[in-house]
Amino acid sequence: MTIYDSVKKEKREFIPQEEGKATLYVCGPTVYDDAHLGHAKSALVFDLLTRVLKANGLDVTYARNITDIDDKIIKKAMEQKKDIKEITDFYTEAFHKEMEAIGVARPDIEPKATESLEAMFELVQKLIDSKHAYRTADGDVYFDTASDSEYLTLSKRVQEEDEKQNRVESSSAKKNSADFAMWKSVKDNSLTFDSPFGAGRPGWHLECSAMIEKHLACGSNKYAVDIHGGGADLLFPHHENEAAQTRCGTNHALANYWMHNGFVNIDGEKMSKSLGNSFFLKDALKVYDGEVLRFYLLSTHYRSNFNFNEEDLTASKKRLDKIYRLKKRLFGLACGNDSTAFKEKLLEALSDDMNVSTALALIDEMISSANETLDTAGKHKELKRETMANLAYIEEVLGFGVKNPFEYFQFGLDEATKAKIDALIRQRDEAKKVKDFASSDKLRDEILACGVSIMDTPQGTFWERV
RNA sequence: GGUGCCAUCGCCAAGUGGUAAGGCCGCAGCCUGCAAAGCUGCUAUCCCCAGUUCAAAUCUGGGUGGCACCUCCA
Repeated sequence: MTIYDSVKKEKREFIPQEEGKATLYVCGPTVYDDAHLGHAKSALVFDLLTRVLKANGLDVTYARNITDIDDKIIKKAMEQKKDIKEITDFYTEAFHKEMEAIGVARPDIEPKATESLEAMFELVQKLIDSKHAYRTADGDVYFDTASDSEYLTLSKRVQEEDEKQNRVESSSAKKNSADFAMWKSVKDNSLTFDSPFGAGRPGWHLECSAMIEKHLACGSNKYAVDIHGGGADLLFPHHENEAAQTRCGTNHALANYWMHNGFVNIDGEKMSKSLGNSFFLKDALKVYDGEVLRFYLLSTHYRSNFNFNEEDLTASKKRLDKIYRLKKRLFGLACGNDSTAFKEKLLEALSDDMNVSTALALIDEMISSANETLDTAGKHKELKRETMANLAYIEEVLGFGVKNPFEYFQFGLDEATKAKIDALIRQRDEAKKVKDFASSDKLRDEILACGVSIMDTPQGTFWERV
């Protein structure tokens, strides 16, 4: 399998540190607001990655954190006069629910900042002891970027020469302007945690390094994890700083491979809280089946920027529909487990830095070919078995087509409407039997008005939500 | 201003040296009572200029046009 390493800026063959195993850490959400399409994209990308790694026979340990200590959470809690935990629990649960709706499996480990404070203290202490961090008179602890000769090698940034003269001397006692806080002392009455460095809150980057150390790192390895991932914006400063903390505070580097997914834009504009154009997952899920969203968000290569628009989403839905129609055609047949050339090629495409486009092309070709054979030789047993095996593999590796095909096509319709449609279809069938086509066509118009399309087949009349 | 990424059919999107995958849309046909679904066929020389090469969408240089990061952000 090859992975594009966004630090080395090249595709590299993936070789895990421990044979047969792979460790993966991804920066998860800060739980103070609803997840938007960008969060979905990132979760989806790394969900796919774990599936592909597993399909390649690797024993994967996947960790994705929940940041539940953060200024934005505190701000929201104060505004709404709620307890911090009430806020974080609410959004954590919402996040889990929405991720499930788009077929994202729960990571093996989901550490929370509030449950990882000891690990953070430990790392800070080590860095202070080794002179890579220093305490200020205010009680803050900063990472000393000048003490790390490899600082900025991750994001390949150049230290700005004129920064010092341009910057107004701030009140903080930082040695270098690039130094970042690991522990912030807090004097007011807001949320604080007791620590060996006084009451306060951890800096943003600290938790990831600490959690990785606590849950995934193995002392003798050269890297704490095989792969570290996150959104493209995290490379700097977040990942740069995480890497510095781990490098200087432990005897290993943070990650061997770095993966960063591209952004989701809306109508060509970056989606962000400050622009107020966030598209929340929960709202999208009201209108579209979660799997349609999954398919759409995954249909473009993970590193490219993704421009969300409803037209393309519709095109994705039509493509997913084809998988489900084939499933419908073969409904009820035993699920084969044959090894096929198709499965091999599919995995090969996905193992090439997750080339989903090529994988989808293979799927479309497989579907066409299966339908063609089914059209001409309906009793072809072997083909049916093989096709079932292929469809099962698509479910496993890509998470497409996992639902009951009939239910899939009923998305968003209430029971009353479904009953009405069924009744109309029965009436139409009666009219068709006596060749009263004027009536049957009129009934069809009524059915279409319910927002569905119908299709007559040898097995009866089926309908689908348009 | 600094750093980096990208530019392929109307739209989405693979392909990174050997002669342009796939999907949507459109057109024609088969099937159908008519449809729908399914199937078949048709539709691009890869932003511009120059260079390297037997050979370039793919490499190099220049240009133009997008975008991202440098501050919280997936």
